[in-house]
Amino acid sequence: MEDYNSFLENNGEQKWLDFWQKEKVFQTKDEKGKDNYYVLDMFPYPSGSGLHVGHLKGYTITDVVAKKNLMQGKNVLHPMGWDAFGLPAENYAIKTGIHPKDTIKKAISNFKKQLSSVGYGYDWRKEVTSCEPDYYKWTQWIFVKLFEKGLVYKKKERVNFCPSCKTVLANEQVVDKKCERCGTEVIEKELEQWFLKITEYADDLLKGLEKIDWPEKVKKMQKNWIGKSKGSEIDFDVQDTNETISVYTTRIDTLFGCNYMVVAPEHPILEKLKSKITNWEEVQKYINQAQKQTKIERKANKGKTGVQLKGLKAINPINSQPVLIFVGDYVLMDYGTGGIMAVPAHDQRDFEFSKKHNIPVIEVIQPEKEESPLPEKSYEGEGVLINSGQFSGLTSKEARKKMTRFLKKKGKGKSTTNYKMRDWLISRQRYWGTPIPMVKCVKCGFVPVPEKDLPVKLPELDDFKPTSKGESPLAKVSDFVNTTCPKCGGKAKRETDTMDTFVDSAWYYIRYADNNNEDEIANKEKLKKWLPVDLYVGGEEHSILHLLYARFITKALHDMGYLDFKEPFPKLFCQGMVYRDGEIMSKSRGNVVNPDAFVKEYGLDTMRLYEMFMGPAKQSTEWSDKGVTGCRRFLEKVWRLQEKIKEGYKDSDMVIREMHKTIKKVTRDINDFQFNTAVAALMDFSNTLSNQDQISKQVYKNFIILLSPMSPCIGEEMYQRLGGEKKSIFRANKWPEHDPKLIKEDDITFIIQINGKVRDQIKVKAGISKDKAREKALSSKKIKKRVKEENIKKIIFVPDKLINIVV
RNA sequence: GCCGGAGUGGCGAAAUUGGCAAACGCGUGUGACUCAAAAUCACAUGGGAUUUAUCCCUUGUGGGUUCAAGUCCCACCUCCGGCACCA
Repeated sequence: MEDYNSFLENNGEQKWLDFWQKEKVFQTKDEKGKDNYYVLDMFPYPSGSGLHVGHLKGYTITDVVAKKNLMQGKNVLHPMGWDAFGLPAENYAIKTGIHPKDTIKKAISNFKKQLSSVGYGYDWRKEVTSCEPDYYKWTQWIFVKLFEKGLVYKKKERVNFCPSCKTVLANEQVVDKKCERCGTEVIEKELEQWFLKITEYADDLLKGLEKIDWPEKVKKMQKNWIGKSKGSEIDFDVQDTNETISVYTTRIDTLFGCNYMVVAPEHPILEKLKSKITNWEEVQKYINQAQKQTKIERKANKGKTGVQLKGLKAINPINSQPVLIFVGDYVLMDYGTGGIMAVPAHDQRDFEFSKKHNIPVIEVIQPEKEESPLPEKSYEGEGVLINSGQFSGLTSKEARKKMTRFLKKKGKGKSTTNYKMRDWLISRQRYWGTPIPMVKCVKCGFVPVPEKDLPVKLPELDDFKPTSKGESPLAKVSDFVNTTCPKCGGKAKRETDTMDTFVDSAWYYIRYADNNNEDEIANKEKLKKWLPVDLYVGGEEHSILHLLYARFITKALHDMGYLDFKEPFPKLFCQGMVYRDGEIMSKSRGNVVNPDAFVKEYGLDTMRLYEMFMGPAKQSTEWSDKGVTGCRRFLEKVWRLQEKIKEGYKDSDMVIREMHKTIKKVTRDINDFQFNTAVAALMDFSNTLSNQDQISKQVYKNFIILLSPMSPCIGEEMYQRLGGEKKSIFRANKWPEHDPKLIKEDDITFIIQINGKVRDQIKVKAGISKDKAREKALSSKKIKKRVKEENIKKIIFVPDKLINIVV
């Protein structure tokens, strides 16, 4: 008989890839009366370097899940597409003059070839490509809708700017003070930019996290990023002026201990009151110095610096005591109110600052349990108030309520909520992106391009460099720039910035439901059928950016009535990375395993099986070239097992029992993303089968069915050999179910412990009673040697498992 | 500093959620087949002691709860990821 090796050599796997394509096995059908299941990968950026086996882990997971669901008779939507706008192709274009469109086209075709060669069952009719006009038309449409809803605005701000990519970056795209994409140190620039009001959805985004089935870690990261805190805003009058300075604090209970305050260098009060500040020269010098630095540089100054505003004092509204005012660069203008109250006794930072400037430390909170670290260190915890007038004796918690109420009555305070999350800066001064569909008219201001005129097409260019002024290259195309106002028909100019590519990827999962629709983002019926996504799989690195933006856009579209769900991805699974030699696989490290070469040497079935077997899917694991051989040997063994098949053979009870156990475990493990143990269970069962002289067709068939989501080619080959069926194994609807009755064993190994240590094991009938077990245990030789009846204190009996004799 | 996650053989890892620690696979060793090698098959493989059909120890460290702890509790150490002048 032909062996597995010659099956591979004779293009056995390719035969089935062709067959599935020809028979449209993996095309999405929506047959009536079947459940719909939408399983989605995060769509990739088609890079020039192609895919490596690390990328394929996530894709293999979704494909296994998709195939299993298909075999269970569901309608499955399992699409793939391309996040095709963005900097790499554009930078490459600047270097080489090759149009990004061509670079991307080539990369896509390469990716497609690679993905297809691994046997993934995507329905390519559903493909979406974010740089195509029929796609970005809807990106622009969303922008216009958001604009109409008041969720888009343009404003001048100091923004993060990457000098190498020559574009601004969203806060989320600055990682470790560096550009997320190219690693260049980010600088700050004051520029007019488009923003999406994601902050309006801060609370919704936070609340939505409670209901979705996502890794705890990802939810926590989003929660931290949103950074909600509840506190109070307190107004401090400035003595002998009409001005007040507001501060935000979460610890209003420490207010009696506040004897100085600090404002940000950008705080407007400074300019307003400069005539009253007696040391203005010194203050101004400090401000200038601070403003020369970026936020990032300021953060680098670890010591808290500041200069007192001499001649000015504020009044603490709770006790009318004078409060010194400082300007300090560690106070941020864009968080809270741009001013803080300082309580040296109960904030370590304030404590250190007060030492430097000889400010007294007033203790107002006494710890309830521990000893106060004062005067060596501040006490930052909660406790009972002292030195706090009428509020003394209250706990921190009570005091916060009462003091806020007190100040509110006086008109000096209120409770507020603050978020760390900022609005999403989406304009980019680059070519290769979705044009922002806005027109600036001298008379009407910014006017959105009407829906009927969408898409605003990206003009063909051959010069991709931003202008010397740092504008988008589109600014150089007068045909594009000069237009008429959609409102008044007068002369107008187009916006030349393009959108952050994260806008493109914030909604693509919607489009798969109806990717060829020219009139709507997607047909309502189709949306209802498929969305939200049943399972979303991708890397943890998208925990904040992509996943937060996608949730935001979904919520906004929901509130405008276009979607009837609030969360796009009720279930998220994040696969771990694949390392090699202890490092992330990457071309620059030179440690990538190329899937093409791998498939050629071992076959795609082995490759997929190993991806699933190498370790827990959610955990990062090390790729081992040697570990692969185990999977290959296993498939060879599976191949050889067919020699043992005998039509009508009656398998032993043990084999039947093991089969049902395997069905149960494999089905459950795939549902739980424990693919590694699912494969182990199959290996185990194959070992059992190898030990049989003969096996029935049915047992082998079930085994093959369970294996085929992981290793589809050998699955289809064996299935066809067995049945002579015309239908593909994936469309035969034959996923087996286990029979719980047949899993139960009659004879079990029963453990006998003495004081919790295993001393003997005996074979007993299942369901043995406690008394019977005790009797058997005590009659064991090994136990007799160690235990005298009269010394027995207690007997613990765990049915069908063990008996523990305590002496 | 804060918030997560992890720590089990030579290696990747299992452990039905408190009940035989090391399933499955890799590697290694011995044997069978072979002129030989590869492949395959069989057996062994956490550490230590030994009178070798016997005993002791072992899940990062130290303590605790329990008849019983890799699993629960407390403290600590190490590694990885995220956030970080956020008031």
